[in-house]
Amino acid sequence: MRRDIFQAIADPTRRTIIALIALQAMTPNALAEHFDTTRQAISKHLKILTECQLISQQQAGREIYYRLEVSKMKEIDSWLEQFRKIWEDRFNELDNILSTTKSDEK
Amino acid sequence: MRRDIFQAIADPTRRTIIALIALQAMTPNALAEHFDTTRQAISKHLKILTECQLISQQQAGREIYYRLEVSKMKEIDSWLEQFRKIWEDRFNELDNILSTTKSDEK
DNA sequence: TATATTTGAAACTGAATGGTTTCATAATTA
DNA sequence: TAATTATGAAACCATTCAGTTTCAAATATA
Repeated sequence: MRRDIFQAIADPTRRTIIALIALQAMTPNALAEHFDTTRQAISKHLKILTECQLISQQQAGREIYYRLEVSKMKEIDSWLEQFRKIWEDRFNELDNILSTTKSDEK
Repeated sequence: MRRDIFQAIADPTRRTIIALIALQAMTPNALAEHFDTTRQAISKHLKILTECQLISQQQAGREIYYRLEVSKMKEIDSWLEQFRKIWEDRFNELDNILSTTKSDEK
């Protein structure tokens, strides 16, 4: 049971759930209507998303509203940061990394 | 066999591979030295990364240099774009999404 | 209070995943 | 040419994963 954000967003259903509740908090039942799977399957996805803190819940009577933890989404953004440097700084000269690596001349 | 970028970066070994070749193109053997697994396991990861075009290869004699396809990495960035709007625009007023959703008044 | 509704948990299942060992191929090097 | 080196592919295995069906609990409604 790994269970980090990257594993969480690997599943397309979970990515859709994330996109849906990003717009507004939703209950499991309401979410399930957007999919072909059972409500229980959605419930399991919500559990996984909760475990890695990508979403949080708020009880309202017998309903539970799930909403996105935007701050956690930023962790993906942070991981991308290291590559953003590359695709910005080295964008033009990138194609010859291989040759410089191999010969190591300069 | 799904095989999209999100599934590709779900595995921690693959994320490390990506980080390594982001700095400089590398051969499977050179990469394998950074891990506790066999060279063949790394080879399989490289195959997956290649299939979703996150990396590309360039033959040099009997060696094969793998390098990161930075452009493909940007697709993750693009996906994050929709949430970036939220965490920038709605950052301060976000906490009451639930209540506005439920009553739908306003 | 009896019934509906909303939800999560448990047990099970088939498919996918990540790893290993073994083997084949192609390019160097002795 | 023979041996070594770099690599990918195939067969196999244990574990994880996403889904289902069934069940229990808690809240709301008649």
